[in-house]
Amino acid sequence: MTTQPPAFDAQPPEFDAPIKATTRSMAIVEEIRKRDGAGVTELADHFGFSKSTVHDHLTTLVETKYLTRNGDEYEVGLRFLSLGGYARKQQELYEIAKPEIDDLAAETGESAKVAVEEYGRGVYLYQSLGDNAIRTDSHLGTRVYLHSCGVGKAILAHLPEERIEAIVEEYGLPEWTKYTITDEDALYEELERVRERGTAIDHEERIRGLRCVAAPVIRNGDLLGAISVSGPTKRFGDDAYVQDIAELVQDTARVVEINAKYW
Amino acid sequence: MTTQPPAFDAQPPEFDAPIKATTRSMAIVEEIRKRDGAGVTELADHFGFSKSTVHDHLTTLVETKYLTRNGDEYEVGLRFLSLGGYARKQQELYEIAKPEIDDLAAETGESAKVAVEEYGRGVYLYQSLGDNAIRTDSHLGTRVYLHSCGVGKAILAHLPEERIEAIVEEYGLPEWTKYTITDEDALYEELERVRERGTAIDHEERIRGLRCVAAPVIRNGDLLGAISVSGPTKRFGDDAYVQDIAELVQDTARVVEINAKYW
DNA sequence: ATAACCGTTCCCCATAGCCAAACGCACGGT
DNA sequence: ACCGTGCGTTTGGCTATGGGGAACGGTTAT
Repeated sequence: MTTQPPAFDAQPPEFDAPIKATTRSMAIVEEIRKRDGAGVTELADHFGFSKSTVHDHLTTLVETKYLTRNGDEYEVGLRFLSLGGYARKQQELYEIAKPEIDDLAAETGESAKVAVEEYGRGVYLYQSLGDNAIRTDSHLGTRVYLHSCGVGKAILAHLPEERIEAIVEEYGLPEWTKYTITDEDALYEELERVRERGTAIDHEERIRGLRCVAAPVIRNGDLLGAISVSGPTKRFGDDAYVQDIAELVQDTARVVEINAKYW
Repeated sequence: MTTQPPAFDAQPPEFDAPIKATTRSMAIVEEIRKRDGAGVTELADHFGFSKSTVHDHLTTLVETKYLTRNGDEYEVGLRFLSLGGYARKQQELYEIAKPEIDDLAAETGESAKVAVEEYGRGVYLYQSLGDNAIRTDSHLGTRVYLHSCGVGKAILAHLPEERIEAIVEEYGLPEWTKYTITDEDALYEELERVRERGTAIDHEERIRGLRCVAAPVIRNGDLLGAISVSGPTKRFGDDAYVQDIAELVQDTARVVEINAKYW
C-alpha cells in the first residue's frame, strides 16, 4: 500500500503571521476548494471556529467576489483565475515555451507541459494535449512535489545544493506510488544522473501507470523551469520510443533556451 | 478621444464587509497586480495606510505563499493560479468546450475563446490561437464588461431581463473605443438583434482594430456561457469572411450544446 | 559625509474580529 | 398538524488583534 498523497496543502488555519484574519480567510478558501464547495457549519466544525466567525469570512469573500454562492454552498470564484492568469503571464518561461509545448504535443501525440519552481514546489503553467494524450488529474496551476515527477526532478537537479537540501528538509519525500523515491541518498544519486543525462525520467513515481520525460530550461546558469512529455506506461515501456521522446524534449528545451536568451 | 478603460477593478480598500483585514489584504494583492509588483511605502502611500500595516499584510501573504518577494518588490504568486485553475476546471463549460475551441481556432486560423458570466462580468476560461491569430492583451481569466465585446453581448442577450438591468445598473456602459455601445436604448436594440440572429458581432467595440463573432451556449433554457472567434478588422472587414466565421461559430456552439446535454 | 529613501521594529490604543447564545427558517418524520 | 433537527443568520459583548506613529537600520545617491 502507498500513502495517499495530501492532494492540496492548505495553510494551517492558525499560523504565526501578523494578520490572522487573512490567514483564516485563505484557509477557508482552500478548504472550500478541497471539499468542492462547502457551507458555514461544515467549515466551522472543520476548523473549530464558531459559525458566526466563518459566516463573517464567507460574507466578506463573497462581497469582494472571490467566492460565489449557490444557496448554502460556497464555491471558489473565477476572480482567482484572473489573478492566476496574470501571475502566469508574468512568468517569462510561459510566454517563451508555450508555442514550443504545442509543437511538442503535436509531434509526439502525448501530453506536453511546462513548469516552474515556486516555494519549493513545481507549478504547471501550461499543458498541451496531443492526439493520443491521456487525461491526468493535473490541471492548470497544479503544484507537485519536486522529488516525485519528471519536471520536478529536472528542476531539483539544477537548483543550488543548499536549496535542494532546504526543499527536501521542508517537504520531506512523501510516497505517492510504490516507485516514488523516498530515500534521500537515492534521490541525490538520481539527481546526479539527471544532470549527466540532461533529462529526468519518471517511472510512475507520482501517478501509477504514468511515465514522463523532462528536461530543464537554463539561461546563463539560471534555472528557468522544465518541460516534459508524459504518457502511459503502455507506450512508454518501449525504450526506443522513450529515447525518441527524450531527444525531442531535449531539442525543444534547447530551442526554448535560445528564445529565452534573446527575449 | 476615448476614456481609457480601468484595466483592473480592485475592490475599494475600505468596504463594508465584516472582515476588513481580508478586504485590505486582497486590495493590496490587486494593487500589486495593477502595478506589476510593488513595495511597502508605495502601497502605503496609495491606500493611505501606515507602512507598518502594509508590512504586516505583505508578510502574512508571503508566509502563506500567495505573494512572492524579490528584494523589496512583492509579486503576485502562482498559488492563485492553483486556485484559479481549480475554479476553471469546476466550470462545466470549460471542460465541454475546450476541444471544440481548439478545432475552431485551427479551422479559422483566428483566435477562439470560451467565456462565462460571473458577477455580471465575462470571464475568459480558455483561448486557442490559430495560425494567423493576433495576440491580444486578454489573458486567461481576463474579466470584461459584457456590453463591450462579442462574448459579452452574446451572454448579456440571453440573461433574464432583470439581471441585464441590474448589470447595466451596476457597471454602467463605459466607453472602451469610439465604437463601444454607451447608450442604454442602443444596447437593448443590439441585444434584440443578437437574439434574432443567434450571434453577436463586435466591431472594435472593446479594442481598436479587433472584431469578433460570438454565439451563446444554452442548455435547457439556461445560459452556460459563450464562444467566439476574433481577429483583425483587416480580415474581418470582408463580409463574406465574417459570414463564414459566423456559421462556424454557430455550428460549434450547437455541438457544444449537444455535448453539454449529455455531459 | 550626509541626506533621502527604503523596509523593519516597537509600542500603545481603539476597534475589529471572535465566540456563545439566541433566532428564523426549511425540511422531514411522526 | 406538529415538533425536532438541521441549516444559515443575527446579536451583543469581551479581548486580542490589527492599526498608526515614530524611531531604527541599511542602502543608495548626491
